[in-house]
Amino acid sequence: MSPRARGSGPVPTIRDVAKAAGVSRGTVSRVLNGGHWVSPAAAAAVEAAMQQTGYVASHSARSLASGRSGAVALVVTETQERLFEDPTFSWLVKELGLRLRSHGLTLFIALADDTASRAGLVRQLRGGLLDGIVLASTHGDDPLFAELLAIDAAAVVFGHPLGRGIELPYVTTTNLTGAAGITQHLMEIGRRRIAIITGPLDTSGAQQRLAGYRLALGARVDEALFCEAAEYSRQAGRAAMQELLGRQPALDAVFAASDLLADGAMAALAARGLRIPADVAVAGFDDSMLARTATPPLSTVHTPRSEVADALVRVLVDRIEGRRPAAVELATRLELRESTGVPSGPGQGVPLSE
Amino acid sequence: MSPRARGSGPVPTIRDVAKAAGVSRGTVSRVLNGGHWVSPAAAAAVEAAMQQTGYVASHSARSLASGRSGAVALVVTETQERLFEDPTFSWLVKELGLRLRSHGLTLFIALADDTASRAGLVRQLRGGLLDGIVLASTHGDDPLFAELLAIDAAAVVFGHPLGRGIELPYVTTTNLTGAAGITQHLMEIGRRRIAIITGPLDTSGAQQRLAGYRLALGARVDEALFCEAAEYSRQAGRAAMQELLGRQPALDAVFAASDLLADGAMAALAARGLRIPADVAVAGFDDSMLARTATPPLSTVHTPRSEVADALVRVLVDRIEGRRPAAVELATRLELRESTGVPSGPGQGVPLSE
DNA sequence: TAGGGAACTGGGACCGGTCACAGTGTGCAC
DNA sequence: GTGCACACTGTGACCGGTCCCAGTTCCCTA
Repeated sequence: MSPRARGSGPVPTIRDVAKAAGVSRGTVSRVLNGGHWVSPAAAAAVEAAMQQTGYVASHSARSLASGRSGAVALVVTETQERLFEDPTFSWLVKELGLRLRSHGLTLFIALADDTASRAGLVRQLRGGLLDGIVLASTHGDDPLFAELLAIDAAAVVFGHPLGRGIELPYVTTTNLTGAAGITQHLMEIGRRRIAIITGPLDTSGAQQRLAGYRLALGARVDEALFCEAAEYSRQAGRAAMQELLGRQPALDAVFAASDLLADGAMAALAARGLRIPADVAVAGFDDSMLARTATPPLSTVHTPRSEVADALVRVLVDRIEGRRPAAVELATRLELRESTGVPSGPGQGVPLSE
Repeated sequence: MSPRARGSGPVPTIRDVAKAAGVSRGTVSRVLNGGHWVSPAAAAAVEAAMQQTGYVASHSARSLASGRSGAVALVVTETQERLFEDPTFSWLVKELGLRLRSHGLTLFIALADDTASRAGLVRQLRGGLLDGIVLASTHGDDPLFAELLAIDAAAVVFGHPLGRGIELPYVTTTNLTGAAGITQHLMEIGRRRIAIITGPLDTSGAQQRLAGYRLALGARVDEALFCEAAEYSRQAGRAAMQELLGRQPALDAVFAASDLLADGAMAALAARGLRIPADVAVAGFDDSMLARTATPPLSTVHTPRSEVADALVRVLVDRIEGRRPAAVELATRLELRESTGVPSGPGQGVPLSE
């Protein structure tokens, strides 16, 4: 039995609406798709008939005829644990969902953390269940990249992809500049032993943030002050901070490659009885909600969320409609707060240009 | 241009495969759907032809003809912040995804935190984009319940629904018994001033856990030891604990209605310099990952995740196939750890029956 | 050897839309 | 008064599958 056929009798089709309105299927279809070249009288009759019959267009029929499904997925190529801890996904889902809806697209979230689900994703793209996908949090040269390229799928990558992924359009932020800027800031407030907690170095975001840190420090880089977190999680940040404190108890600042890592680091510092920022200044990256609610509020690199979402949607829609948009890089800026000794205010932050 | 038509030329259809294999469309369709009543020779020819042409069935065509889409959504009727902090969703996504795939169903996650997205959901169900939905974290008498009932949608609720939702099939756990059990345990280890941090009381889970606590304490309930958290979040747990400590500094135990709330409560206790469990014993609910990694490990009420996922999928599939399954209630059990003074071990916990 | 059922195959109808095209009617310019 | 552009409408083909039914083959049994 068809799910559509359950419940209150047979489901009305476009023919029923046409009959009730006294027009043809074509006219109903035109009303459905914007109402161009339809007389006001006919449009009104159709609207009334749709109301009266409780008509809802069949998704599959429309999709079959038009070649569009109207559904896109935010694909997380990562275990669900990561998904559910990282605040990045939180705003991404919200902002993308909102914008896509205004394009008549529905956003779903799909996990692709194993081979079976990746294969399923490719099948859904090829089979037309999904019109396109946004890839978030890719690692290294993900084999999914090659598959997506092979079928010329409408895909956009959030963040600078590595390996073959670079051939897909992507939207990223000035990670290197931002990291250099905040490291510079730590130097300017007089810190001398500035440690770094990087994200997993098989992501280009983590690589670039590390490069920015190195760039700012120049010859003053000390390998004892470097620690790679296993993943972007609070837990990993705490562990990394403990590791760093064990190696160099006299460090006076730490730059964590994400606010979540910084939050974990702050927990480790607090557990040792170290004061922030008096003993150790802490800086993060992303300017997520977390940075504002942390105690003390976290100095961080602001990423332009709204612009990122705009760009992702624009690029994705371009791809779905057959165009070939270029990759986008958006500027970050410093957002200084109390964790580096700057009193929190409603300030606009310091813009960073390339 | 159809998304399916982009890239490597025209997309092969079932007719192309049939021609290449030298059989009819019907035979190819039969192979596609399990291969019953197909000769081994024909099946092999079709398989080869599919391989050779790179055939992938059109989702919409199949869906239109069969009346099934093969897609279901986990619907979160809540803001995305909640989704991304609560570990409950984490395992739910994982376990449901796995089980649904073996039924040939794809799981997506959909947020329904505003009117527009709820309306969209109903349209997707009626339009056949989705075959069914799992509702998680519903509050009060959600208006979505009535809409789903009106269209007789294949929906299953995770947790005991309130209001009209009760007419939908649901899968829940013995919240009341579990809460009573863990409160009883706190009494048995000699605690006299046992506080509670409840979840938002417009959810039946929170109501039942509070009722269990009241049941166990009987006449000894002290309203000064009661505090409702605004939401199931670490932050809210911390705030509630601070509130409780302000009202009754001499409290010697706290039962939080979820592990996440308990985690926040532990942070607040630690910030006050109170020892766990020496000064204050802490108990949670859910037995999420968090309970194991907390310091100290958290005594909690174990919910049978695997059985819950099994039941949700069974009920949902029943509904999709037109049956009318009954609601399910699964038993919880105590999982005692160091936060109530019990040394952590690999023990099986204490089963709780109704 | 005829009859009958099981295993397998092909083809037409159908799912419910969209789209291109062929009208129809009206008003305005020449 | 004819021509023509413009606004609108109806119709049939088509999207790519599934499903049902009729037909064929083959084997087994009476």
